[in-house]
Amino acid sequence: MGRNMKKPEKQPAGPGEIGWQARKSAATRDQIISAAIRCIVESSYSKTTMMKISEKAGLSRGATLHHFPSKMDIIRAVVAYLHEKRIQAFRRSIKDIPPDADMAHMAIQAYSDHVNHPIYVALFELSVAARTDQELKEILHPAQIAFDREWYQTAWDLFPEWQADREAFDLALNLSQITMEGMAIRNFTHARKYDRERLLEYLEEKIRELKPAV
Amino acid sequence: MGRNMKKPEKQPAGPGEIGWQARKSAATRDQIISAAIRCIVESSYSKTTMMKISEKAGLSRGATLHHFPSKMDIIRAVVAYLHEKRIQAFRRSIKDIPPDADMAHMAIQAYSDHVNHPIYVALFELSVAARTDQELKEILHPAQIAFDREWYQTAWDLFPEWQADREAFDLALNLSQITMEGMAIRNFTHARKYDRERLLEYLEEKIRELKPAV
DNA sequence: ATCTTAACAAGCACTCTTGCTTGTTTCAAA
DNA sequence: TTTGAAACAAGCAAGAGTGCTTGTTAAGAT
Repeated sequence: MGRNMKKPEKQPAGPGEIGWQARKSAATRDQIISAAIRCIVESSYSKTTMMKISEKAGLSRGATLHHFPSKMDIIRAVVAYLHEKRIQAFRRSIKDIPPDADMAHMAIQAYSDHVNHPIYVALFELSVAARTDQELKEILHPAQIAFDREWYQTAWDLFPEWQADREAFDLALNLSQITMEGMAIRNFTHARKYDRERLLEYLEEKIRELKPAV
Repeated sequence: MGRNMKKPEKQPAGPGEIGWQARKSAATRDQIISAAIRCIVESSYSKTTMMKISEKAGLSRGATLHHFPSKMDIIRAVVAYLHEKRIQAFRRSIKDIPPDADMAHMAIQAYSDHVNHPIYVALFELSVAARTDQELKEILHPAQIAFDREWYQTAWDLFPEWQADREAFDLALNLSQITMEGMAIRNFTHARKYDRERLLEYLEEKIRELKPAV
């Protein structure tokens, strides 16, 4: 996950240099990452500056720069953090589905919750910025690929009754993802209101229709 | 549309001050607007600077500043221009539909073309930036509302056979819009590929199913 | 022919952002 | 207790962006 050096979290460490005020350091790093995400959500990626991040984290710019030598290093950590949280949240919401539940409903509910969470807003901001920012794209791409793969594989494993028809499965998955992403994006970019519940309801119905007969 | 003063385009004008090198002026303004749009599409809204716009338009920064006192004035003109073009393109694509055509197919094709056009990319960039930019939001909002209204009304008039069931009409419209916007946005932000044709095909089928029986 | 006005060019001042460097405090290890 | 490394603070230089001001050219009006 995020911080990739230090942080042994056990005994005060041996002779070398591990395990000191690393606890505080790790906490500070988390504060910075969290502040950066809040900045991105509130002010957009491009308007996120080291000063604003530092302010939100309650630090000086110098301190922030001490932990992350450059702005891109913060972004790198942010992407890693968001990716981790995203996967966690996804797995949790999947695990919470009772075995006798309405699968289509639960899955859609889970993804719908997901795309309306700040984590998704931040990732969306980054995705859009990455369209014209090669460096950011190279940071973000792997995480996106990994999440998509995870999503696909987990859904495949979770809904064995769909395994009879991979085409239908792919279609249902794509339809759900794209519709819900489209809805989410409307929420925070567009003006026009629409009947969200009605659309979700309809989507559920269609997913059930696509489901292979057992 | 865009330029709202000058441009009589007829006789050299009377005594006052109208109708001079206004032709050249209007042309230059268009160049600037066009350059700004290219900038937004290629470099994103936030990285669009007056210098880059001027370079692309083949002018000095001073010249650009002469025509548009501030950057926001350019953006205002850009929004007006894009809105106009969008409406035009929309009306044209609607008008080109032969009366005996497969309506669902044509309408979806039209919107699909639309959301993959650079005009839409630019508007999307602006929409995303407007999420955290109050001033831009106030410029963009009216145009978005107007386009949505136009879209809704035109579709309503164009497909009288749907008028029997407004709920189905709304649902079909929302479903189409959101799905295709979601697809378009995937195209220029996301990594993962999906079967676009298959999804469009499916969407068409569903629209036909929603259509009230005549 | 002259005068006026707009089109365009170029330079300046101000601000913001980044990343580097220097200085101070804190805390664990010796 | 001393020492050294890390946490943090603060200042500085360089670059970029905006908008204003001054200066030059060209073309229409008189």
